[in-house]
Amino acid sequence: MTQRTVTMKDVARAASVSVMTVSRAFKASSPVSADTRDQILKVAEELGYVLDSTAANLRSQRSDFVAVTIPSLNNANFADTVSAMSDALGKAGLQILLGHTNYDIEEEERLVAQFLQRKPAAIVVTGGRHTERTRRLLVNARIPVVETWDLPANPIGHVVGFSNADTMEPLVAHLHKTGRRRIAFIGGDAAGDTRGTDRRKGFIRAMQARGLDATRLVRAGQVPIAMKEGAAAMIRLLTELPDTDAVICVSDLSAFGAVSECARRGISVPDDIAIAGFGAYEIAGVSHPTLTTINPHPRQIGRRTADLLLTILNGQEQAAALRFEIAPEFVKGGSTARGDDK
Amino acid sequence: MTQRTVTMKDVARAASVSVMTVSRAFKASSPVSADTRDQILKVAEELGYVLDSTAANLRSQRSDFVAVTIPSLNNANFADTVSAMSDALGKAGLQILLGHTNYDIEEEERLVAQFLQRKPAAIVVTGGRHTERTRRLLVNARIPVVETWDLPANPIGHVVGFSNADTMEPLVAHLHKTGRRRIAFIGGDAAGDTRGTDRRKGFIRAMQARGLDATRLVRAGQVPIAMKEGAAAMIRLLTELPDTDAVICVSDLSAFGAVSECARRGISVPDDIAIAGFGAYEIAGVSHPTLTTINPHPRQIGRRTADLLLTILNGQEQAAALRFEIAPEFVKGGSTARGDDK
DNA sequence: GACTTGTTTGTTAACGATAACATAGTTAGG
DNA sequence: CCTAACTATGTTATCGTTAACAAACAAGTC
Repeated sequence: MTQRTVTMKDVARAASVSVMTVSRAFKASSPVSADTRDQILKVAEELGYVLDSTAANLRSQRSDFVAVTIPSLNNANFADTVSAMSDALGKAGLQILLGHTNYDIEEEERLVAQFLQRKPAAIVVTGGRHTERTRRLLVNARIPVVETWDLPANPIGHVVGFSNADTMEPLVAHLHKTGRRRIAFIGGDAAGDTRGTDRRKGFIRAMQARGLDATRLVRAGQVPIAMKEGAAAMIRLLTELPDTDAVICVSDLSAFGAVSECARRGISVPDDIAIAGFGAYEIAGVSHPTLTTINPHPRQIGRRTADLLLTILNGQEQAAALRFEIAPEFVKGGSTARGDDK
Repeated sequence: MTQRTVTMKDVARAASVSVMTVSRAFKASSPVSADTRDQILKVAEELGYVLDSTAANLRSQRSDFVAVTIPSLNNANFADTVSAMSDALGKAGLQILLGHTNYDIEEEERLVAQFLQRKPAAIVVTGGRHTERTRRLLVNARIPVVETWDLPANPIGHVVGFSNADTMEPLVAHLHKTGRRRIAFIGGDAAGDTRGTDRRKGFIRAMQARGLDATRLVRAGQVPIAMKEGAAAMIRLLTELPDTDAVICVSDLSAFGAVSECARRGISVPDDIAIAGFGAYEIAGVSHPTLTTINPHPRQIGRRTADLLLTILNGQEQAAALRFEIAPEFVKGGSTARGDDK
């Protein structure tokens, strides 16, 4: 028994047609008579034939995948974006080539370089900060490029995102309106996490705009800042700045860690201290109290990106760079409530 | 300005060498003089040349990616497995082609069929339940196949996993030893979640082995069973079987939902009721109380799978089907503590 | 110096599919 | 009935790279 792979040639011979007819039989829109097609597909199935898309892509000079890089696989928000993108692109027969950068733009560069060798139909990256070489590679590739989860000042191509800094405004406004004045921020200092850093900047801006002290900034360590880091940061905050009456955390995960720590110490949230997060993670709605947070609508980002790409890839002309702003949503939870508003 | 893509031919001409020499210059282990290689790489960089791995793969009849299917992207455990696998395979120059099945074996079949068209070097699937066609496709592909997160009775190829049913034994033993007798199980009824179903079966077995009533089974609805479903199931349990003194949940997420619900109702965990989960998710260590759970070591599964594949792919002969059992670890948390053991 | 061995480069063909063009047969219109 | 228009299939060339073989040259051995 030979191990040689079955090719179209084998199918063609077995079905007594030309290779080209076999090729057509596998492509839905091609002109082949129904009888011939049925016969070919039957023979192919019997022989265990599997189309080689490598060869198909090479010859047709087009590929059916879209490269996507995200900072981390282990983040429900990015996973949601990819998942939504995958669902929409999958329906159009496109496959996602996914890679994670660990929040490292050097790693991103390596990934992008590797992905471009596959000649993807388009490429989607997270954020607007990249190495010079990454930018050059992306521009030279002459394929649609989308930056997501951010609104870069100097975009490479298309953009589907939101301003991370601006999302802090409604949070600070809400806390201010409910009488909080000594508001701290946890996180946003991790190397590589530009979106977290942007949120911290947005916090400072929103505080200063109200004449409030914006120096209660607590470091939360290395990315990814998770629940435990939030708890640890909360301990430091309670020790160093015990009169703090509200905290905004860089994400719901650290916010939940902070809430847990308070529970452990008998500090009441929100009576003694208000805590808000970011991301509208699952935990935000189940935590006790529920978390005040911002929902950046990750699935919508993925969906919009996919739609954008499908439009461009199906269209003839290379459209001008498009920019879609996704509106993040303020979500009021119990963790910042006041009085009978709880 | 022409849009034509730059090929090796262009680089060869510009560097005054043959195409083959350019090809060699890009492959680290090939015999090219240092001078020539430097010159070629410099010219290539100037021209913005990007190697076309589609053509390379076609000609060399080998590819550098590994196809992987998981039930859901949005599950930290599977994400960990993929992440660990990706890290290990990436170092060897292999890329992961990732797809999610939404816990649907028909969807898995579609994905596998699509993936095989790319001629991956190997394929990794989650679990041991597949459609007949999926099995046939995988066998015919004549590439290494690994089933993970399970110990299938009738494996297709290699296996890196553990017995989901057996993980319930230490949990039940622990609860029994600490005096719990009326133990319930939440979840494990979702269509497609074979691992959850196996855990429920394991629970029943472990209960019956001790002569305990194994009929306190609470449905938790559709997959993925998340925190909210756990809370909802807990409400039903407290209503229908109020004398229950312990609950094992199909995962930590539902367990946390159950714990939250108890907190909301002023029911003390673990004093009034003990709650255990599965998965050693991040929440298990931060929840208050911390959750008693089982750590299936997802990263280890990924790591072991990657090592296995690298050994096989580098080795000459097609090794016999290998089977690696990963030992899940019992993790004692506060949610099942008794007395001063807390 | 002839011979072996190793290093570096080149030539040719092929991987498996599809684009582009060509051709036989079929239907429709006047 | 003849031509135009369409349908179904075939032929040829090619996508960009690397395997396999070949050859030129340098270095070491006796």
